[in-house]
Parts: sequence; C-alpha cells; structure tokens
Amino acid sequence: MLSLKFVRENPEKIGKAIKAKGLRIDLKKILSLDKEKRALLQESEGLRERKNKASTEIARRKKENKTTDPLIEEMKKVSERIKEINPSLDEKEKELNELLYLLPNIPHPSVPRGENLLIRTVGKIPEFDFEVLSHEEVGKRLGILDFKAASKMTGHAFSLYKGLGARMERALINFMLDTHQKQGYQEISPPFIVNRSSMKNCGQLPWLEEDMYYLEKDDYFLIPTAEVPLTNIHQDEILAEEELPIYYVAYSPCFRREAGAYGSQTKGLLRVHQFDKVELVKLVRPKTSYEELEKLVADAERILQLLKLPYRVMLLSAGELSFAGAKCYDLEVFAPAQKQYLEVSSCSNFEDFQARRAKIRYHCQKGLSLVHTLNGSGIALARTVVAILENYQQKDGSVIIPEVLRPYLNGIEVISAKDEKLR
RNA sequence: GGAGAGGUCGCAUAGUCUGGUCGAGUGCGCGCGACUGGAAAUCGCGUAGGCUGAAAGGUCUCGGGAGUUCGAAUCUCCCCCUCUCCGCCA
Repeated sequence: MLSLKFVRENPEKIGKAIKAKGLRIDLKKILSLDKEKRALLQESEGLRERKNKASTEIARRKKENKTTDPLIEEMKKVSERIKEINPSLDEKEKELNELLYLLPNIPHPSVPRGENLLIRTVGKIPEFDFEVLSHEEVGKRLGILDFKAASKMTGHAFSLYKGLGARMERALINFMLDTHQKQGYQEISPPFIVNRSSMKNCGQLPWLEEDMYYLEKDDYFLIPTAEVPLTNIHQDEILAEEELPIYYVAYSPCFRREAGAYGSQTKGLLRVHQFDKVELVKLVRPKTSYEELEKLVADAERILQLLKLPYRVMLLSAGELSFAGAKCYDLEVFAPAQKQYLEVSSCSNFEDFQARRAKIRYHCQKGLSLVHTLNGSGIALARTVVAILENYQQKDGSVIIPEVLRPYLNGIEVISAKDEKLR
C-alpha cells in the first residue's frame, strides 16, 4: 500500500501506475475523500479536546464536592455532536482505506515502459539428433507422470508424480532448500493456509481473490506462494536494525485457481492448480533493497546453473509488473519441446508496499522506518521438471538426471523405462 | 468440540472487583550520563505507536468490534487469539 501522504502529493505518478497496470481506480475520489475526512477529523478532534478537558474538570469538582450538573449537561451536548459526526467520519475513513488498498505500487525508474527487457541468456540450448518429445510424452512413457489419475481424483490441471518422478520432485525440493540454506537463508516450514489479512498484506488481495482457493468456513486461503507466510512472519513487529537483513527460504505447495486461464499453456505441467515451489523472502533496509534484489536474482539463478538448464533473465516492463511490485526480474528456463522459455521465478522488490500493509518496521537513526521486502522463487518446481525432462531426454526415451540431484536419489543417473526396480 | 484462565507500552507484571489526575505504575532489558584506572555493582535521566502540526501542542490506540455513561484499560454483548484440563486425532 502507498502512504496517504504520498498519494496526496503524487497523484500524477499514481495515475501513470494505474494506467500501466490496466486498473480502474477513481483517484480523484480518493483525494476528495481525504480532504473531507480531514475536515471532519479536525472538527471531531476539537470536540474531543473539550470533552477531555471537561472530564478532568468534572472529576476534580466531584472530589471537592462541588456541583457538576451544568458541566455534565453541556458535555451531554458535546458528546451528542461527536456521535453525530463520527459515523460519517468512520465511513469516509473506511471508504478511503478500501480505495487505498486498490492502488498498485509505483514502478521503479529503471523499469522499462514498453516491452520486457532481455537482460542475459545463460547456458547452452541442447541440440538433438532425434525428435524431441514433450515432457508429458516423456513422463508418460517412463511412467513417472500420470495426469489421468490426477484428473480422476481431482480434476483438470492437476498433476501426479509417480516413482522416480515423485522422488525427483522431492530431490529437487531438498536440493534447492539445501543450496539456499547454505547461502544464508533460514529455512522455514510455514502453514500452507493463511488468513485474509496476511493475503492483503502481500497484495494478493483485494484484486486476485478469484484466483485463490478460499476456505469459507474459516475465512482462510490456501497459499498461492510461500511468499505470503514468509513475509508475514514479522507482521506488526518493530525490528532492531542489527536484525536486518533477514533471509528466509521455504518449500511449499502453491495453490492457484488460475481463473480464466483456460486454454493458454494448460498442457501437462505448464500451468497447474497445485505445484511445488521453493521461495526466498528478504526483509532489508530500504537503501540496500535494489542491491539485495540483484543478489536475490543471482541466488535463484544458481539453481538453474547447477541444474545446467539453459535460461534467460527478463526485466519486466511496467505493464507486466505485479500489483505490489516495484521492480521484477523473471527467470525463464528453456523447454525444447515447447520451443519456448517458461517462467520459473519472479524476483521482485516491493520496497515498502507490503511492509506498510504488514506493519513491518525497524529502529534506525531517524527513528522508525518501514523495511523493504523482496521475494523470488528459488525456484518453481513443475516447470523445472518440464525443463529437465525435455532438456535431458535421450534418443532411447530415457532421461539423464542432473548431476547435482544424484546425491539426493541414491546416485541414480538415468531414469529409464526398463528400470522398474529403481522405482 | 467442552470446561476454565488469560490477552495492558521490547519482555515480565500492576491496574479491572469499587468507572474520573491511568496513555497507564513497577521490575528486567535497552540508551545516555555520574561514579571508576577500567569494569561490575550502584545512582540519575530517558525508553510504545498511529494521525495531525513548522513547532508547541492536539487527538486516537490497553487483542478486534459494538454498546452503557458527561466520562471506559476498568461495566455489558459479540468475535479473534493464547494457555491449562477433558474429548477427538496423525
């Protein structure tokens, strides 16, 4: 969320951000509401001042056994006036607050206006002397992916991993957690269900409610990413400066309804309602946050480098930026059978947008300041599996297991249809 | 799910019965200072935030909300959370 003060002083900037993100918000209404609210607040506070003064006066007089009746009579009237004003003040405040929650973050000046910007391409795209199969086909032939079973027990766009498929999934999770943990991220195992305010704090709400799995009985949500629990660990806290920066890593399944996404990229594992992900979250001092963003990207990239998968880094344009993000790099892994790059990580700096909502502050020389929050996938699993199956496939239908994963799989080097025993 | 006890300024607690000099006492912690060769101990001062304001100040906040009252941390109602016991359960 943006501060009201900022909104008051920078309506043009916000207008631009709203336009870039394709939202419809009545900014003028916010500004006029703010004015009205402040006028009412002034009157209300003046009345309260009188009330408080009279109150202590009444107390004193009572002690001295003096008459208080005229004062009480007067205060009855003042209280009535306050009660007259307050409902409309509350209403205005509430309305204003709701509108404020709709405002997106402002893109950082380094964010491109038009197209996404290619920052770098890393790794070699493999060449095949045979026809490359899609991950679905590879997975089906090896018996490690079973979409039919998943759709029977649940529905469309769910996945089921079997045997070495399931074990590779687990290996990937452990490999990623270990790698990041060694880089200084503290491992967290959080709830996968969160309440409404945690979702609001991260900026998932109010715009994306339709994309969330919602547990109506409890007013809870299945997390769309571990960003939500991780970012909320310190909600409503004032941290000591020495505690920063804080780095967290967590594995979680991610639940997304993907409302309205039917038809686009829904084959196989490309877009599913539940996928595993290892997530990185940082809480940092504001002046270091852009430096920290670059390091975050590097930390996420390391996973792809160690897996020896070809990928590219994109800097998202203002239009592609998420609601809460100020700057975001996407990591996209190359999938040969798809003949395209797949997004496996978004690394964003939210500046103080989430921290303001979550009230995460720290003591600094100036007094109190909001922290900056960042997060990035490190990395999303389903599409990584796509990339492994497609990049590491061999002519005979088998798939070589990336070296770094072998220690997590009892040294197994290849997934082959013949090796039933291994599974 | 049932019964009980709680939720107060970093932590621990006082205040709630008996409404008013309580935005709130004390201890610990922390900061500054004194004492010291230096330190410990001791002593003094300071130490929650929001909004508003140039500042002085004003105002709001004692888990959240509603109510009673001239006046609510304190009384009433609803909700949330924590702890203990019981039930259920991996």
